[in-house]
Amino acid sequence: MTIRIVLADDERMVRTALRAILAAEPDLEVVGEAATGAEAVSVVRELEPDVVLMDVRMPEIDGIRATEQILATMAAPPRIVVVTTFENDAYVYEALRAGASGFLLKRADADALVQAVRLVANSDSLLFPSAVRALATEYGRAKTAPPPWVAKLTGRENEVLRLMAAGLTNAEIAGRMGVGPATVKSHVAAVLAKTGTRDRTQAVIAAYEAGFMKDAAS
Amino acid sequence: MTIRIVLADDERMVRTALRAILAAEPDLEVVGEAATGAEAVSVVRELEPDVVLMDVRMPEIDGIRATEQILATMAAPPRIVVVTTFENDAYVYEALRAGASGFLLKRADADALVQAVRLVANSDSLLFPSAVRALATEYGRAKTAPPPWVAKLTGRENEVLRLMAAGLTNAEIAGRMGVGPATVKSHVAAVLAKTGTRDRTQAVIAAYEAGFMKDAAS
DNA sequence: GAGGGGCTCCCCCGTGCGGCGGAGGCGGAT
DNA sequence: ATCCGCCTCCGCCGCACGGGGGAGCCCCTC
Repeated sequence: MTIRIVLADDERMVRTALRAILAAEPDLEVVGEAATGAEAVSVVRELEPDVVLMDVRMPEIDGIRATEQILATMAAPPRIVVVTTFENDAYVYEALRAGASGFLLKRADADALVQAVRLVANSDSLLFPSAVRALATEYGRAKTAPPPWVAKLTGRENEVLRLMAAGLTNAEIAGRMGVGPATVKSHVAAVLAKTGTRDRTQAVIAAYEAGFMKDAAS
Repeated sequence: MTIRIVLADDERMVRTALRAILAAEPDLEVVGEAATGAEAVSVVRELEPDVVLMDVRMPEIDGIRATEQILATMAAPPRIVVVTTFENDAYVYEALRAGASGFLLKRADADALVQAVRLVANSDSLLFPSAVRALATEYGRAKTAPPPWVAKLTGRENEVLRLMAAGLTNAEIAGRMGVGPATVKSHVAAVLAKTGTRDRTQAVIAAYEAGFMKDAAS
C-alpha cells in the first residue's frame, strides 16, 4: 500500500524538487499540490492523503492556519509535516502546537526526507507524540494569548514598560531615555492605566505574564 | 553499510524484544547491550556504534547522565535515541537537552522503531534539529539554572515573595498571611537582601527569571 | 545552658512612587 | 482649519515602601 502525499508550498521549484525526490520511491506517491494555504485545505480535504508536506510561510493562509483547519475539519486527518528553511523558525513551534506531526528542514537530504515521510505515515505514537506538542504549548503559552493591551501601548510606553520590567526606577528610566523624570511619570501612569494595574510591580508582572519579555531573553 | 546499534536498558526483556525486532532487518545490527548507565557509557565508548537506544530510567546512572557523558567524551559520538514508557516523562525533556537525537515510546510498533533508527542514523539536520533542543532548553530553563538564593529563602520568605510576585502590597500580604504589616516588612527586607535586589519590583523580576512562578502557573 | 536561626513586632526617617490636574508643541486625520 | 493622539513637562499631595535600628519568642543544635 503506497503512501499518498500532498505538497503545499508557494514556490513551484520547491514543489518540483520534493516531487522529484519522492517519485523515486516506489511506495510513495504525490497525489496533489497546493500553492496557498487555502488551496492546501481544499486539496487535502478532497484527496485525503496520508501525509502532507506543508510550508509554513505561504500567502493568504499560512501553514499553521491550514494545519489547524485540516485537523479540525477532517474525520481522518493526514499526518502533517511542516517544512521550513530555518530551524529556529518561531512558526515551527506554532505548527507543532497546531497539531503537526513533525517538521523538517528544506536543506535536509533526500534520503532523510523519504524516511521521515515513511515514518510519520505509519506511526502516531512515535517520534512526535503529544510530549512535543506539550513542549511547544508550554514554550509559547504567552504567545497564544497576547493580551489586548499590548497593542494599545504607544512606542514610548512600550519602552518605559520594558525598562520598568528591567527593574529601573523612574529616574533611571528618564536618564536612559534622555527625557525628564516628569515625562517618565506620565508614561508610567499611561502604562498602568492601559494594563489595568495599580503600581509598577503589577505592571511588570503583567508584562511577564504577557510574554512581553520573551524577546530580549534573559 | 550496516547500522551498528547498542541497547541500554535495565530490563532484559526489553533488550531482547528490541534485539529481535532489529535483527529482522538486514541493514541493522545490534553490536552490544548494557544494563546500567555506567555500563552503557563504557560499552558505547568501546564499540562506537551508530545509534544507541537508551532507556531513561536506569540504576546507578540514568539515561540522561549517560547521554551527557557519551556526548561529552567521544570524538564521534553516536546518535542517541531515548526510550521511555510515558510520553510526558519529564526526563525526556532533560534527555533532549542533554543532546539526545530523538525519543520513542516503548509501545511503538516494530515498523516505526526500525524506521526511527534508520532515520536518526543518517540525518543530523532533520527531525530533531537544534530547534527541538532549544525548545527543551527553553522549557526547563528554570530547572537548569535554579539561582542559589532560591534555596536560601525560609518558608515565610518564600510565601512573601510569591505574594509579592502576585502583585500584593505589604498590607495585603499581611492580611493574607494573618500577621502584622511590620512582620511582612521584615520578610520583604530579608527577601530583598537574599535576592540581591533593591526593591519589590526587582525582587519580582528575579522571581520570574528564576522560574519561581512556574508552579502556580498563570 | 548557651547560642543561633526563624518568626513576630516596634520605632523613626527619607523618598520613590502614583494620583490629580494642567499645559504646550507637533504631527496626522477629517 | 480643526481636532485628536502622542510626547513633553510642571506643581502638589499622600502614602506605601525600604533602611536602620531594636526587641521578645520559640525551637533546635551544640
